[in-house]
Amino acid sequence: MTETARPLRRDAQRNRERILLAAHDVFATRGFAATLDDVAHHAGVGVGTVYRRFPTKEALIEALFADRLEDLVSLAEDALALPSGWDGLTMLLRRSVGMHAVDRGLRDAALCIGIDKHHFAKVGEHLLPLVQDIFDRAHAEGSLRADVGIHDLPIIMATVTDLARHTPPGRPEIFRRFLEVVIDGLRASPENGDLGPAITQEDVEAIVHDCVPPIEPRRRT
Amino acid sequence: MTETARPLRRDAQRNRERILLAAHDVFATRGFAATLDDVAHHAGVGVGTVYRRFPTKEALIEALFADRLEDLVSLAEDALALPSGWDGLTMLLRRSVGMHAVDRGLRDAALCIGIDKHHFAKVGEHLLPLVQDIFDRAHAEGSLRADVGIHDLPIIMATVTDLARHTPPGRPEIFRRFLEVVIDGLRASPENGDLGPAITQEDVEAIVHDCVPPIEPRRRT
DNA sequence: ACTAAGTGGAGGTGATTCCTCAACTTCTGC
DNA sequence: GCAGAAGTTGAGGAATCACCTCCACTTAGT
Repeated sequence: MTETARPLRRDAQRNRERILLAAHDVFATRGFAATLDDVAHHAGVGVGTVYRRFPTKEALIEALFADRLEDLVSLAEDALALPSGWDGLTMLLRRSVGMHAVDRGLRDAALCIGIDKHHFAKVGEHLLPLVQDIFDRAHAEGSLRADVGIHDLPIIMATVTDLARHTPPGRPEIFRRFLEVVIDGLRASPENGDLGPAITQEDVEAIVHDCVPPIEPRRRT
Repeated sequence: MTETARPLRRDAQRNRERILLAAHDVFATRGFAATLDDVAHHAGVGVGTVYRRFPTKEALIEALFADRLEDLVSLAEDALALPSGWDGLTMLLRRSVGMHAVDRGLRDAALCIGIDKHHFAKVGEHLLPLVQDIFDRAHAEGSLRADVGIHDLPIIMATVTDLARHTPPGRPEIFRRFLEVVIDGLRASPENGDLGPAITQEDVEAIVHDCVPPIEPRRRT
Protein backbone atom coordinates (compact mmCIF):
# COMPACT_ATOMS: atom_id res chain seq x y z
CA MET A 1 0.00 0.00 0.00
CA THR A 2 3.04 2.27 0.24
CA GLU A 3 3.26 2.21 -3.54
CA THR A 4 4.07 5.65 -4.93
CA ALA A 5 1.70 6.55 -7.76
CA ARG A 6 3.52 7.42 -10.97
CA PRO A 7 2.88 10.94 -12.21
CA LEU A 8 0.17 11.25 -14.81
CA ARG A 9 1.03 12.01 -18.37
CA ARG A 10 0.58 15.70 -19.10
CA ASP A 11 -2.57 15.31 -21.19
CA ALA A 12 -4.06 13.03 -18.58
CA GLN A 13 -3.38 15.57 -15.88
CA ARG A 14 -5.07 18.26 -17.94
CA ASN A 15 -8.11 16.03 -18.44
CA ARG A 16 -8.26 15.27 -14.75
CA GLU A 17 -8.55 18.95 -14.04
CA ARG A 18 -11.16 19.45 -16.70
CA ILE A 19 -13.15 16.65 -15.15
CA LEU A 20 -12.97 18.17 -11.69
CA LEU A 21 -14.03 21.55 -13.05
CA ALA A 22 -16.94 20.05 -14.93
CA ALA A 23 -17.89 17.94 -11.94
CA HIS A 24 -18.02 21.06 -9.81
CA ASP A 25 -20.57 22.60 -12.16
CA VAL A 26 -22.63 19.49 -12.67
CA PHE A 27 -22.80 18.55 -9.01
CA ALA A 28 -23.61 22.13 -8.12
CA THR A 29 -26.78 22.02 -10.16
CA ARG A 30 -27.80 18.36 -9.83
CA GLY A 31 -26.29 17.35 -6.52
CA PHE A 32 -25.20 13.79 -5.91
CA ALA A 33 -27.89 12.71 -8.35
CA ALA A 34 -25.63 13.82 -11.21
CA THR A 35 -24.20 11.01 -13.31
CA LEU A 36 -20.61 10.55 -14.34
CA ASP A 37 -21.81 10.47 -17.95
CA ASP A 38 -23.05 13.99 -17.36
CA VAL A 39 -19.73 15.06 -15.95
CA ALA A 40 -17.92 13.54 -18.93
CA HIS A 41 -20.06 15.45 -21.41
CA HIS A 42 -19.57 18.75 -19.63
CA ALA A 43 -15.84 18.12 -19.47
CA GLY A 44 -15.73 17.29 -23.17
CA VAL A 45 -14.16 13.89 -22.58
CA GLY A 46 -15.44 10.36 -22.97
CA VAL A 47 -17.13 8.53 -20.14
CA GLY A 48 -14.33 6.02 -20.11
CA THR A 49 -11.85 8.73 -19.23
CA VAL A 50 -13.85 9.75 -16.20
CA TYR A 51 -14.11 6.18 -14.99
CA ARG A 52 -10.39 5.64 -15.54
CA ARG A 53 -9.57 8.62 -13.36
CA PHE A 54 -12.28 8.14 -10.73
CA PRO A 55 -13.24 4.50 -10.51
CA THR A 56 -16.54 5.28 -8.80
CA LYS A 57 -18.76 8.26 -8.21
CA GLU A 58 -17.74 8.03 -4.58
CA ALA A 59 -14.09 8.72 -5.42
CA LEU A 60 -14.96 11.76 -7.49
CA ILE A 61 -17.21 13.14 -4.78
CA GLU A 62 -14.54 12.75 -2.14
CA ALA A 63 -11.96 14.45 -4.32
CA LEU A 64 -14.37 17.29 -4.98
CA PHE A 65 -15.85 18.02 -1.60
CA ALA A 66 -13.37 16.95 1.06
CA ASP A 67 -11.85 20.41 1.30
CA ARG A 68 -14.81 22.43 0.07
CA LEU A 69 -16.55 21.38 3.25
CA GLU A 70 -13.87 23.29 5.12
CA ASP A 71 -15.76 26.41 4.06
CA LEU A 72 -18.45 25.32 6.48
CA VAL A 73 -15.89 25.06 9.24
CA SER A 74 -14.76 28.61 8.51
CA LEU A 75 -18.34 29.74 8.55
CA ALA A 76 -18.89 28.16 11.95
CA GLU A 77 -15.77 29.86 13.26
CA ASP A 78 -16.98 33.21 11.96
CA ALA A 79 -20.31 32.61 13.62
CA LEU A 80 -18.62 31.93 16.95
CA ALA A 81 -16.63 35.13 16.61
CA LEU A 82 -19.77 37.25 16.71
CA PRO A 83 -20.52 38.69 20.14
CA SER A 84 -24.14 37.57 20.20
CA GLY A 85 -24.98 33.88 20.34
CA TRP A 86 -28.24 34.45 18.53
CA ASP A 87 -26.54 36.35 15.75
CA GLY A 88 -24.03 33.53 15.45
CA LEU A 89 -26.71 30.90 15.13
CA THR A 90 -28.77 32.83 12.61
CA MET A 91 -25.69 33.68 10.61
CA LEU A 92 -24.82 29.99 10.49
CA LEU A 93 -28.29 29.17 9.25
CA ARG A 94 -28.58 31.95 6.68
CA ARG A 95 -25.13 31.59 5.23
CA SER A 96 -25.08 27.82 5.05
CA VAL A 97 -28.51 27.69 3.46
CA GLY A 98 -27.24 30.25 0.97
CA MET A 99 -24.17 28.18 0.18
CA HIS A 100 -26.18 25.02 -0.18
CA ALA A 101 -28.68 26.69 -2.46
CA VAL A 102 -25.90 27.76 -4.78
CA ASP A 103 -24.16 24.39 -4.70
CA ARG A 104 -26.42 21.46 -4.28
CA GLY A 105 -23.50 19.08 -4.19
CA LEU A 106 -22.19 20.86 -1.14
CA ARG A 107 -25.59 20.48 0.43
CA ASP A 108 -25.65 16.75 -0.16
CA ALA A 109 -22.11 16.44 1.16
CA ALA A 110 -22.90 18.45 4.27
CA LEU A 111 -25.93 16.32 5.04
CA CYS A 112 -23.73 13.26 4.68
CA ILE A 113 -21.55 14.42 7.54
CA GLY A 114 -24.21 13.70 10.09
CA ILE A 115 -25.26 10.28 8.82
CA ASP A 116 -22.25 8.60 7.34
CA LYS A 117 -19.35 6.98 9.15
CA HIS A 118 -16.60 7.07 6.59
CA HIS A 119 -17.29 9.93 4.19
CA PHE A 120 -15.99 13.31 5.26
CA ALA A 121 -15.32 12.03 8.76
CA LYS A 122 -12.45 14.44 9.33
CA VAL A 123 -14.45 17.52 8.49
CA GLY A 124 -17.20 16.29 10.77
CA GLU A 125 -14.81 16.10 13.68
CA HIS A 126 -13.93 19.74 13.22
CA LEU A 127 -17.41 20.97 12.47
CA LEU A 128 -19.59 19.27 15.02
CA PRO A 129 -17.97 20.74 18.18
CA LEU A 130 -18.17 24.21 16.68
CA VAL A 131 -21.83 23.80 15.94
CA GLN A 132 -22.38 22.47 19.42
CA ASP A 133 -20.72 25.60 20.82
CA ILE A 134 -22.93 27.80 18.69
CA PHE A 135 -26.01 26.14 20.10
CA ASP A 136 -24.70 26.19 23.67
CA ARG A 137 -23.94 29.88 23.47
CA ALA A 138 -27.41 30.71 22.18
CA HIS A 139 -28.99 28.56 24.84
CA ALA A 140 -26.92 30.14 27.63
CA GLU A 141 -27.96 33.55 26.38
CA GLY A 142 -31.63 32.57 26.54
CA SER A 143 -32.31 33.64 22.97
CA LEU A 144 -32.71 30.15 21.47
CA ARG A 145 -35.68 28.17 22.69
CA ALA A 146 -34.55 25.56 25.17
CA ASP A 147 -36.29 22.61 23.55
CA VAL A 148 -34.37 22.89 20.29
CA GLY A 149 -31.03 21.12 20.06
CA ILE A 150 -28.20 20.40 17.74
CA HIS A 151 -29.97 17.43 16.21
CA ASP A 152 -32.63 19.73 14.89
CA LEU A 153 -30.11 21.40 12.65
CA PRO A 154 -29.76 18.68 10.00
CA ILE A 155 -33.53 18.42 9.81
CA ILE A 156 -33.95 22.14 9.37
CA MET A 157 -31.17 22.26 6.82
CA ALA A 158 -32.47 19.29 4.87
CA THR A 159 -35.94 20.75 4.77
CA VAL A 160 -35.09 24.31 3.87
CA THR A 161 -32.47 23.38 1.28
CA ASP A 162 -34.87 20.94 -0.25
CA LEU A 163 -37.25 23.83 -0.72
CA ALA A 164 -34.36 25.81 -2.15
CA ARG A 165 -33.80 23.04 -4.65
CA HIS A 166 -37.33 23.44 -5.95
CA THR A 167 -37.38 27.21 -6.15
CA PRO A 168 -36.63 28.83 -9.51
CA PRO A 169 -32.99 29.91 -9.74
CA GLY A 170 -33.85 33.58 -9.93
CA ARG A 171 -36.00 33.74 -6.81
CA PRO A 172 -34.00 32.96 -3.68
CA GLU A 173 -36.39 35.19 -1.75
CA ILE A 174 -38.73 32.25 -1.52
CA PHE A 175 -36.66 29.86 0.52
CA ARG A 176 -35.05 32.75 2.39
CA ARG A 177 -38.52 33.81 3.40
CA PHE A 178 -39.31 30.36 4.68
CA LEU A 179 -36.02 30.21 6.53
CA GLU A 180 -36.85 33.50 8.26
CA VAL A 181 -40.13 32.06 9.48
CA VAL A 182 -38.28 29.07 10.87
CA ILE A 183 -35.66 31.29 12.48
CA ASP A 184 -38.35 33.36 14.15
CA GLY A 185 -39.86 30.11 15.36
CA LEU A 186 -36.56 29.15 16.97
CA ARG A 187 -36.40 32.25 19.12
CA ALA A 188 -37.29 31.75 22.76
CA SER A 189 -40.65 33.31 23.53
CA PRO A 190 -43.17 32.93 26.35
CA GLU A 191 -45.88 32.30 23.75
CA ASN A 192 -44.20 29.18 22.37
CA GLY A 193 -45.63 25.81 23.19
CA ASP A 194 -43.45 22.88 24.18
CA LEU A 195 -41.86 20.80 21.45
CA GLY A 196 -41.71 17.61 23.45
CA PRO A 197 -38.84 15.11 23.52
CA ALA A 198 -35.71 15.95 21.59
CA ILE A 199 -34.67 14.50 18.28
CA THR A 200 -32.21 11.60 18.54
CA GLN A 201 -29.23 10.75 16.41
CA GLU A 202 -31.13 7.76 15.01
CA ASP A 203 -33.98 10.02 13.96
CA VAL A 204 -31.57 12.22 12.09
CA GLU A 205 -30.01 9.30 10.33
CA ALA A 206 -33.31 7.79 9.34
CA ILE A 207 -34.66 11.03 7.95
CA VAL A 208 -31.67 12.61 6.33
CA HIS A 209 -30.62 9.29 4.87
CA ASP A 210 -33.27 9.44 2.20
CA CYS A 211 -33.16 13.16 1.69
CA VAL A 212 -29.81 12.65 -0.03
CA PRO A 213 -29.25 10.72 -3.24
CA PRO A 214 -27.16 7.64 -2.49
CA ILE A 215 -23.48 7.98 -3.24
CA GLU A 216 -23.17 4.34 -4.07
CA PRO A 217 -25.48 3.22 -6.83
CA ARG A 218 -28.18 0.64 -6.45
CA ARG A 219 -26.38 -2.55 -7.27
CA ARG A 220 -28.70 -5.49 -7.14
CA THR A 221 -26.79 -8.76 -7.56
CA MET B 1 -71.26 11.36 -25.76
CA THR B 2 -74.69 10.94 -24.15
CA GLU B 3 -74.16 7.21 -24.27
CA THR B 4 -75.37 5.52 -21.12
CA ALA B 5 -72.75 3.16 -19.74
CA ARG B 6 -74.05 -0.39 -19.44
CA PRO B 7 -73.93 -1.78 -15.93
CA LEU B 8 -70.87 -3.85 -15.14
CA ARG B 9 -71.10 -7.53 -14.78
CA ARG B 10 -71.29 -8.50 -11.14
CA ASP B 11 -67.75 -9.92 -10.91
CA ALA B 12 -66.39 -6.88 -12.69
CA GLN B 13 -68.11 -4.62 -10.21
CA ARG B 14 -66.58 -6.56 -7.35
CA ASN B 15 -63.15 -6.26 -8.91
CA ARG B 16 -63.61 -2.56 -9.42
CA GLU B 17 -64.23 -2.17 -5.72
CA ARG B 18 -61.27 -4.30 -4.81
CA ILE B 19 -59.13 -2.13 -7.05
CA LEU B 20 -60.33 1.07 -5.42
CA LEU B 21 -59.71 -0.38 -1.97
CA ALA B 22 -56.21 -1.49 -2.90
CA ALA B 23 -55.53 1.82 -4.61
CA HIS B 24 -56.46 3.60 -1.43
CA ASP B 25 -53.83 1.66 0.48
CA VAL B 26 -51.15 1.88 -2.14
CA PHE B 27 -51.57 5.57 -2.83
CA ALA B 28 -51.66 6.25 0.89
CA THR B 29 -48.18 4.89 1.31
CA ARG B 30 -46.58 5.76 -2.03
CA GLY B 31 -48.53 8.79 -3.15
CA PHE B 32 -49.02 9.53 -6.82
CA ALA B 33 -45.72 7.76 -7.45
CA ALA B 34 -47.48 4.42 -7.00
CA THR B 35 -47.86 2.35 -10.17
CA LEU B 36 -51.00 0.69 -11.42
CA ASP B 37 -49.06 -2.58 -11.42
CA ASP B 38 -48.69 -2.11 -7.71
CA VAL B 39 -52.37 -1.49 -7.26
CA ALA B 40 -53.16 -4.59 -9.28
CA HIS B 41 -50.96 -6.78 -7.10
CA HIS B 42 -52.45 -5.45 -3.89
CA ALA B 43 -55.92 -5.96 -5.27
CA GLY B 44 -55.08 -9.51 -6.28
CA VAL B 45 -56.05 -8.92 -9.91
CA GLY B 46 -54.08 -8.76 -13.11
CA VAL B 47 -52.68 -5.48 -14.35
CA GLY B 48 -54.85 -5.72 -17.42
CA THR B 49 -57.96 -5.61 -15.26
CA VAL B 50 -56.88 -2.36 -13.70
CA TYR B 51 -56.16 -0.80 -17.07
CA ARG B 52 -59.50 -2.00 -18.41
CA ARG B 53 -61.36 -0.35 -15.57
CA PHE B 54 -59.26 2.81 -15.30
CA PRO B 55 -57.65 3.59 -18.64
CA THR B 56 -55.03 5.84 -17.05
CA LYS B 57 -53.63 6.56 -13.66
CA GLU B 58 -55.34 9.92 -13.91
CA ALA B 59 -58.77 8.32 -14.06
CA LEU B 60 -58.08 6.19 -11.01
CA ILE B 61 -56.78 9.13 -9.05
CA GLU B 62 -59.81 11.23 -9.85
CA ALA B 63 -62.15 8.43 -8.85
CA LEU B 64 -60.24 7.99 -5.60
CA PHE B 65 -59.67 11.50 -4.41
CA ALA B 66 -62.39 13.73 -5.82
CA ASP B 67 -64.56 13.34 -2.76
CA ARG B 68 -61.87 12.53 -0.22
CA LEU B 69 -60.67 16.06 -0.69
CA GLU B 70 -63.97 17.19 0.72
CA ASP B 71 -62.57 16.23 4.10
CA LEU B 72 -60.29 19.21 3.76
CA VAL B 73 -63.27 21.43 3.11
CA SER B 74 -64.89 20.15 6.28
CA LEU B 75 -61.69 20.77 8.14
CA ALA B 76 -61.56 24.35 6.91
CA GLU B 77 -65.17 24.84 7.98
CA ASP B 78 -64.40 23.48 11.42
CA ALA B 79 -61.43 25.82 11.64
CA LEU B 80 -63.62 28.79 10.80
CA ALA B 81 -66.08 27.77 13.47
CA LEU B 82 -63.52 28.28 16.22
CA PRO B 83 -63.82 31.63 17.99
CA SER B 84 -60.14 32.48 17.66
CA GLY B 85 -58.64 33.15 14.24
CA TRP B 86 -55.26 31.97 15.40
CA ASP B 87 -56.68 28.72 16.73
CA GLY B 88 -58.46 28.24 13.44
CA LEU B 89 -55.31 28.70 11.42
CA THR B 90 -53.18 26.45 13.60
CA MET B 91 -55.87 23.81 13.66
CA LEU B 92 -55.95 23.90 9.87
CA LEU B 93 -52.22 23.44 9.74
CA ARG B 94 -51.95 20.71 12.36
CA ARG B 95 -54.87 18.65 11.20
CA SER B 96 -54.13 18.85 7.50
CA VAL B 97 -50.48 17.97 8.02
CA GLY B 98 -51.67 15.04 10.11
CA MET B 99 -54.05 13.88 7.39
CA HIS B 100 -51.43 14.22 4.70
CA ALA B 101 -48.88 12.32 6.73
CA VAL B 102 -51.26 9.41 7.07
CA ASP B 103 -52.28 9.47 3.41
CA ARG B 104 -49.63 10.61 1.04
CA GLY B 105 -52.00 10.37 -1.88
CA LEU B 106 -54.25 12.91 -0.24
CA ARG B 107 -51.24 15.14 0.18
CA ASP B 108 -50.34 14.94 -3.48
CA ALA B 109 -53.95 15.58 -4.45
CA ALA B 110 -54.23 18.57 -2.14
CA LEU B 111 -51.08 20.12 -3.54
CA CYS B 112 -52.52 19.64 -7.02
CA ILE B 113 -55.44 21.90 -6.18
CA GLY B 114 -53.30 24.98 -6.21
CA ILE B 115 -51.35 24.25 -9.37
CA ASP B 116 -53.59 22.39 -11.74
CA LYS B 117 -56.42 23.76 -13.83
CA HIS B 118 -58.51 20.70 -14.47
CA HIS B 119 -57.95 18.22 -11.67
CA PHE B 120 -60.05 18.70 -8.58
CA ALA B 121 -61.18 22.12 -9.78
CA LYS B 122 -64.51 21.89 -7.99
CA VAL B 123 -63.02 21.16 -4.60
CA GLY B 124 -60.62 24.02 -5.08
CA GLU B 125 -63.49 26.42 -5.61
CA HIS B 126 -64.95 25.44 -2.27
CA LEU B 127 -61.71 25.29 -0.39
CA LEU B 128 -59.82 28.39 -1.44
CA PRO B 129 -62.32 30.99 -0.16
CA LEU B 130 -62.50 29.21 3.18
CA VAL B 131 -58.74 29.25 3.52
CA GLN B 132 -58.70 32.89 2.54
CA ASP B 133 -61.21 33.60 5.31
CA ILE B 134 -59.06 31.74 7.80
CA PHE B 135 -56.08 33.89 6.92
CA ASP B 136 -58.11 37.10 6.88
CA ARG B 137 -59.53 36.40 10.30
CA ALA B 138 -56.09 35.73 11.80
CA HIS B 139 -54.73 38.87 10.16
CA ALA B 140 -57.58 41.02 11.44
CA GLU B 141 -57.00 39.67 14.90
CA GLY B 142 -53.35 40.63 14.72
CA SER B 143 -52.15 37.19 15.72
CA LEU B 144 -50.76 36.15 12.32
CA ARG B 145 -47.78 38.11 11.10
CA ALA B 146 -48.88 40.57 8.45
CA ASP B 147 -46.30 39.60 5.84
CA VAL B 148 -47.49 36.00 5.54
CA GLY B 149 -50.29 35.32 3.10
CA ILE B 150 -52.40 32.56 1.66
CA HIS B 151 -49.79 31.71 -0.96
CA ASP B 152 -47.40 30.72 1.78
CA LEU B 153 -49.69 27.87 2.75
CA PRO B 154 -48.92 25.49 -0.14
CA ILE B 155 -45.23 26.06 0.39
CA ILE B 156 -45.45 25.35 4.08
CA MET B 157 -47.61 22.31 3.47
CA ALA B 158 -45.37 20.94 0.74
CA THR B 159 -42.30 21.37 2.89
CA VAL B 160 -43.63 19.98 6.14
CA THR B 161 -45.41 17.04 4.52
CA ASP B 162 -42.30 16.27 2.57
CA LEU B 163 -40.50 15.99 5.87
CA ALA B 164 -43.35 13.84 7.11
CA ARG B 165 -42.80 11.57 4.14
CA HIS B 166 -39.25 10.93 5.21
CA THR B 167 -39.90 10.37 8.89
CA PRO B 168 -40.20 6.79 10.10
CA PRO B 169 -43.85 5.72 10.38
CA GLY B 170 -43.71 5.35 14.13
CA ARG B 171 -42.32 8.80 14.93
CA PRO B 172 -44.75 11.54 13.90
CA GLU B 173 -43.30 13.67 16.71
CA ILE B 174 -40.55 14.67 14.36
CA PHE B 175 -42.51 16.48 11.70
CA ARG B 176 -45.00 17.70 14.28
CA ARG B 177 -42.09 19.26 16.11
CA PHE B 178 -40.93 21.01 12.98
CA LEU B 179 -44.44 22.19 12.26
CA GLU B 180 -44.66 23.71 15.73
CA VAL B 181 -41.50 25.68 15.09
CA VAL B 182 -42.97 26.97 11.85
CA ILE B 183 -46.26 27.82 13.56
CA ASP B 184 -44.44 29.77 16.26
CA GLY B 185 -42.62 31.56 13.46
CA LEU B 186 -45.92 32.58 11.91
CA ARG B 187 -47.15 34.34 15.04
CA ALA B 188 -46.95 38.13 14.93
CA SER B 189 -44.21 39.38 17.21
CA PRO B 190 -42.32 42.64 17.53
CA GLU B 191 -39.07 40.72 17.34
CA ASN B 192 -39.76 39.34 13.88
CA GLY B 193 -37.90 40.78 10.93
CA ASP B 194 -39.65 41.59 7.68
CA LEU B 195 -40.17 38.81 5.14
CA GLY B 196 -40.13 41.07 2.11
CA PRO B 197 -42.40 40.81 -0.94
CA ALA B 198 -45.17 38.23 -0.87
CA ILE B 199 -45.16 34.93 -2.70
CA THR B 200 -47.01 35.00 -6.03
CA GLN B 201 -49.25 32.42 -7.62
CA GLU B 202 -46.53 31.73 -10.21
CA ASP B 203 -44.03 31.04 -7.47
CA VAL B 204 -46.37 28.52 -5.93
CA GLU B 205 -46.94 26.79 -9.23
CA ALA B 206 -43.26 26.63 -10.05
CA ILE B 207 -42.32 25.20 -6.68
CA VAL B 208 -45.15 22.87 -5.87
CA HIS B 209 -45.19 21.56 -9.42
CA ASP B 210 -42.11 19.46 -8.87
CA CYS B 211 -42.86 18.55 -5.30
CA VAL B 212 -45.62 16.27 -6.62
CA PRO B 213 -45.09 13.21 -8.80
CA PRO B 214 -46.65 13.82 -12.22
CA ILE B 215 -50.09 12.34 -12.68
CA GLU B 216 -49.54 11.78 -16.35
CA PRO B 217 -46.57 9.58 -17.15
CA ARG B 218 -43.59 10.63 -19.21
CA ARG B 219 -44.71 9.83 -22.70
CA ARG B 220 -41.97 10.54 -25.21
CA THR B 221 -43.19 10.25 -28.80
C1' DA C 1 9.69 5.35 -34.19
C1' DC C 2 8.33 2.61 -30.71
C1' DT C 3 5.75 1.68 -26.62
C1' DA C 4 3.18 2.43 -22.64
C1' DA C 5 -0.30 5.44 -21.28
C1' DG C 6 -4.39 7.38 -22.24
C1' DT C 7 -8.92 8.01 -24.79
C1' DG C 8 -13.66 7.68 -26.65
C1' DG C 9 -18.17 6.29 -26.78
C1' DA C 10 -21.07 2.47 -28.46
C1' DG C 11 -23.25 -0.74 -26.14
C1' DG C 12 -24.01 -4.48 -22.35
C1' DT C 13 -26.46 -4.96 -17.95
C1' DG C 14 -30.07 -4.33 -15.09
C1' DA C 15 -33.64 -1.60 -12.99
C1' DT C 16 -38.09 0.67 -13.54
C1' DT C 17 -42.29 2.20 -15.52
C1' DC C 18 -46.17 2.19 -18.64
C1' DC C 19 -49.28 -0.36 -21.08
C1' DT C 20 -50.96 -4.08 -24.72
C1' DC C 21 -52.71 -8.28 -26.36
C1' DA C 22 -54.04 -12.90 -27.36
C1' DA C 23 -55.24 -16.89 -25.04
C1' DC C 24 -58.12 -18.05 -21.52
C1' DT C 25 -62.18 -17.97 -17.90
C1' DT C 26 -66.61 -16.57 -16.13
C1' DC C 27 -71.05 -14.63 -16.17
C1' DT C 28 -75.79 -13.96 -17.91
C1' DG C 29 -79.90 -14.35 -20.64
C1' DC C 30 -82.33 -17.36 -23.00
C1' DG D 1 -77.04 -25.98 -20.31
C1' DC D 2 -75.12 -23.32 -23.87
C1' DA D 3 -73.62 -19.58 -26.82
C1' DG D 4 -71.35 -15.68 -26.90
C1' DA D 5 -70.44 -11.35 -24.68
C1' DA D 6 -67.90 -9.60 -21.03
C1' DG D 7 -64.13 -9.95 -18.30
C1' DT D 8 -59.40 -11.52 -16.83
C1' DT D 9 -54.64 -12.53 -16.91
C1' DG D 10 -49.69 -11.73 -16.75
C1' DA D 11 -45.89 -12.33 -19.73
C1' DG D 12 -43.60 -9.31 -22.31
C1' DG D 13 -42.81 -5.14 -25.67
C1' DA D 14 -41.28 -0.52 -25.61
C1' DA D 15 -39.22 3.36 -23.50
C1' DT D 16 -36.09 5.43 -20.19
C1' DC D 17 -32.33 5.84 -17.30
C1' DA D 18 -27.93 4.98 -14.67
C1' DC D 19 -23.77 2.52 -14.19
C1' DC D 20 -19.87 0.84 -16.07
C1' DT D 21 -16.75 -2.07 -19.53
C1' DC D 22 -14.12 -2.88 -23.43
C1' DC D 23 -11.08 -2.48 -27.17
C1' DA D 24 -9.76 -0.26 -31.40
C1' DC D 25 -7.67 3.92 -31.72
C1' DT D 26 -4.64 8.18 -30.54
C1' DT D 27 -0.93 10.46 -28.25
C1' DA D 28 2.96 11.65 -25.10
C1' DG D 29 7.52 10.93 -24.10
C1' DT D 30 11.97 9.02 -24.62
